[in-house]
Amino acid sequence: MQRKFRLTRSEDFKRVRRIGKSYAHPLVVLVAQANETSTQHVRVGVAAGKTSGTAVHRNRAKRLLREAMRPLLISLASGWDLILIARPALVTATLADTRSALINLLRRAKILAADES
RNA sequence: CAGGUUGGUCGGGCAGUCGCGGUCCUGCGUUGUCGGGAUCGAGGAAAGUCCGCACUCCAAAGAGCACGGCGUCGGAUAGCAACCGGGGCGGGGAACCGCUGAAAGGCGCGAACCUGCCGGAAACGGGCCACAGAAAAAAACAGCCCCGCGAUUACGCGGGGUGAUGGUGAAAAGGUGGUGUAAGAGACCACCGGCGCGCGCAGUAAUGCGUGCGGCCAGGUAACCCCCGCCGGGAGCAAGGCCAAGCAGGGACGAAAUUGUCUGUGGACGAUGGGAGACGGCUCGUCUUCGCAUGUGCCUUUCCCUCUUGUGGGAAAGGCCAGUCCCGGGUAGGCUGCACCGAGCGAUGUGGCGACACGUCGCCCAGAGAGAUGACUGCCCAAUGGCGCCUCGGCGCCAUGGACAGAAUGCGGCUUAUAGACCGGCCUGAGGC
RNA sequence: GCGGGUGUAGUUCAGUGGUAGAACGCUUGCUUCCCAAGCAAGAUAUCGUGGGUUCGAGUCCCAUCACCCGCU
Repeated sequence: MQRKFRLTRSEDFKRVRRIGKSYAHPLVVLVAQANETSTQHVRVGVAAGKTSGTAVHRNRAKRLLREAMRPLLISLASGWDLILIARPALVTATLADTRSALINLLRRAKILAADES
């Protein structure tokens, strides 16, 4: 995932966590906030807390989320800031599991159109 | 060959597709969070942070006191108490062997090797040693012996000697045998053990071996205090430096209001209601916060409309939110420190038992800041499970599927976690030549 | 990256090197028609783990593990 699609600044994280809406799944939690003013494309942040395990497991969870999100970026509605938070079960999940979980969440948030794959 | 023990090396490989980060080069009517190319991209522990350094700031980084640490010998190092090699005193340690036993087993001896400690200190500075015991450090309960008195004796009373015997205890003033004596005792003698002072030999030294002399005075504890010597100033890259903007704060000048009291206004506080948020699965509830400032704002006055005298709405005018200048943080942000010509890395040679040192050749070798090194596919190599074959420890087929773990200023040591693979060293026992 | 602290009964905590304690909780009994309260009795500990010093260690020394708090 290229860096221009990434949510990096600490204040952005704070803003999205404060006023964004959250959607839960056993593997991932999605927090979304419409932010059409700053940039036109979607920005995604990824987080994994200490409940996910040691540094190896946290890094793996974040890599999985980024890799699963990468091909979905083109089909997303623009102007959204998203945060993906890993849950402990994600450590044992595969890439396909993670991707279907993300599609489910994004449809519920009405960021991904239902008819697209 | 079997068993024990110990050290080192590696810790998946190859190919393809997609993707991520750094550096260098490069392209542009588009100068970008742009495109293209080349190249590099986790570990033996990157981990724990138990030690030691470099580096940076604190005024000077020096001295003294306090406090803390260390303390056998030699070596290594930029440095370290912690690394290497030895020494001493303990602890553990298989087989064989010995004793015991019907056997199982138990006890002893005990290799390689592993492991704790080490100044004064031979506890002649202080403290402590529960319970038991007479007594826990120069002690005397029972007992033994002598003397005197009473008594036929048994024994009792008083004075003295003694530390062999008894019981207690973790520990009772070297051990065994003899001489000696009223009874006894290192009081004396022989041997053994320990200690001190010499001498000879070996060793750089600690120390070891041998030998001579001395006097038996010497309970345990210093991983209790103490004394002596040596070392240590404190904080840490989230250290620290620079930059732009703004704010908190500070200072100076100016304007307005004369000052006090009351009233009013402004302002402050509280209560109620409302909005937002947190806790929560939800409701109740509890808690926190909010009076919003060029505006659809707030206040005053006047006028108009509505209406329940309240009130609500609208318009106009005036006022308020806001005097000027200078200094100026911390945090957040950006750049740097910071990706390094270095206690550097790789190969190799020499010296050393080793820690390590000295050469030669080659190389420049990860560097983020929500934090790059990943995903998928195929084949192979180990591993595990199942089935089959046979020459019995190998082969074939199928399935599963990869230990611990992720750099964050850098380096040295230690510790902890770790599927498995490979290569050695030493010791003991058995067999063969 | 640092600094500090804790680990003892089910829970919260005491504990001079010398028999491991308190409160609450738990169990049983008494009391009551029943419950609560009350009264009486009782049980419950690998002192985080592993070594060492000592006659003797929860306490002293060393190593190690887990957890908590704080700084910026």
